[in-house]
Amino acid sequence: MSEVEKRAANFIEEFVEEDIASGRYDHVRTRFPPEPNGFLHIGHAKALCIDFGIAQKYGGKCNLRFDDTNPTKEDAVFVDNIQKDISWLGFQWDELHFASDFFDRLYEIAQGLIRKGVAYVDDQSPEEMRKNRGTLTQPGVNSPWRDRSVEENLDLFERMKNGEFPDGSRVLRAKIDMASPNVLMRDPTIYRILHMHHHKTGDKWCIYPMYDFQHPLQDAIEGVTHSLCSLEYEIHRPLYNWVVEQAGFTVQPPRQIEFARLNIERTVMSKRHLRRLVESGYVSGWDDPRMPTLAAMRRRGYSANAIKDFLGRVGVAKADSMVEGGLLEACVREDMGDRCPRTMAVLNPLKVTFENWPADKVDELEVEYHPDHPEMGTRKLHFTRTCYIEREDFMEEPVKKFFRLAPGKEVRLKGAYIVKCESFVKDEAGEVVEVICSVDLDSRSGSEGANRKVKGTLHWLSDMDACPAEFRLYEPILLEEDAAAEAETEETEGEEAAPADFMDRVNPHSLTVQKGFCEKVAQDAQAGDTWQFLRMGYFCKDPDSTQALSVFNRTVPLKDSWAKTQK
RNA sequence: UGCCGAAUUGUGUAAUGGUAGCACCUACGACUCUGACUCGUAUUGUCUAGGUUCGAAUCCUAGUUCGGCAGCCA
Repeated sequence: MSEVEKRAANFIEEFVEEDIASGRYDHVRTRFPPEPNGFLHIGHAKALCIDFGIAQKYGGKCNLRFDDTNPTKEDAVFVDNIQKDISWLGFQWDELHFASDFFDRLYEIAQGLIRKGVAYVDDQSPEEMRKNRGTLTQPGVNSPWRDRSVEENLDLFERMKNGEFPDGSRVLRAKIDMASPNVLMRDPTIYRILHMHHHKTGDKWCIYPMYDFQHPLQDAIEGVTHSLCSLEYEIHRPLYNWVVEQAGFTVQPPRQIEFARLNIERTVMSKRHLRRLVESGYVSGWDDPRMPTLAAMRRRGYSANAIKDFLGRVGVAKADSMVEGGLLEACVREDMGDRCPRTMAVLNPLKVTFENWPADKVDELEVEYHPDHPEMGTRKLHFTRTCYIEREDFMEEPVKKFFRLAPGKEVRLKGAYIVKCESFVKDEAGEVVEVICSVDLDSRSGSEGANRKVKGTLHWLSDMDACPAEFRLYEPILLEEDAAAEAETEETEGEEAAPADFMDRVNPHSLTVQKGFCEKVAQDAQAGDTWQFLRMGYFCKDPDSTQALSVFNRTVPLKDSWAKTQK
């Protein structure tokens, strides 16, 4: 490892290096602790990169642990999908754990806390507990059940476990300080009653530990040295440390370090909201290519490398941030540009007829797959009297600097001939339905006469090579903030701004479907295969494809400096 | 009104008392059988006000702004 690579790349690595240098730990172990209640998204991928990255950089281990302590929201299908997504990203966990495998141990630790006099069973209703917790500025008051005897607490806790009490009737609480300025320390609940089937433990348990109790203990049990999590857990750290200390572990306790979670412009990143998009039918599922889930990005054509590259460029810090969507696109383009073969597809076809080309004449052309990678080879395309070009590549009255097809203007058809627009045909509605061109027969690509330059080169597909295809083009799920705010201001003005519903910001045009043509080679390809469709962007074949109709997701468009000047 | 955090070009992130750098974005130019790629050039930044110092993004003081916290969710 070079000096540069060895240097701490962010504040977490600095902490880890300090901890090793000071002798606090002689090894590194991290963990990735998802709750199996949804699909992993790119925000999780950031955590994954950090957790696994730290372990790898410092020669440590990283565990995968499912924090499955709330059976009301969890399901085994998520367990499987999460493992699949982590593997797809290229990470291999050291140990696999489920919090639920340690329920017995946690129960014993809870009993130990009761014996120490630092936990008690509270009979208050949820409403009473909330009332007595105080507010952010006022201290809470002690529960009337706070000073029960150890024996009574032990007995009640056991009876909670045995199912003698209904949901919500009692909880086990840590006895800390109801006047603490940190409300999380005001006797937090550590066990609640939940008569509910669990995806792993079945009906064995009807009490389940809370995150603040389970998580630190599980970290300690696994021998985690650095418990890395997002910023919202910062305020939990005193409680985290309290729990580990009270449990009396003899090993060096884990150290929790918090970092800012990932935010991307115009992207929904909370599991709750993603779930709503799925359930409302706005998207077709968790893997709808518009979603920021790893399953969706994979389907859309993003590679694991592109995602990891993006996350590396975003970096790790403690400041809240909002990353531009353009950075992700740039990473995806860079990744696909080198690796994806070029073929042609016409998304919005306009018919072209070559007036000086006989109807029965076919010219077989050999066209490269990648201008920078001749080793990718070539394929055969056919030039015939009729072909299709992109509708937007023709203008009846061309604007300035329009280097494409217009009456009297010439363009090269990629890998074929230079053609000149002689005339065009309109239908009754006044729409151009056909362009008539002449072919410069001396300009065949690769021939001696092909040296003549024209300003524009277009992609095209002859009627002989055109296979029917559907193209799905995507935009961000959310509207730009300004556009959404405009609609909102009138109602909320002067009043306490009601919490804006993100559904008011969803983009009604996040999906555009176009019917056009692709090459045979794309039609014959497998779902998941990727190309650049020349000048139109990078695409990935979708599993919705059938024999009759190929379906392609546009992974990302090409940069388009021409379109930019036209705005 | 309490507590815990955070502020560096448009965005993200470096610089650990000593030349404010990198990437994306943007603009312009070169090249081009992809208006892509590639290459070149350029603009823009240390939240504010004081202080310490030969020297401050960095240390100190006081502010400002933003984020998080009152689940029997994680």
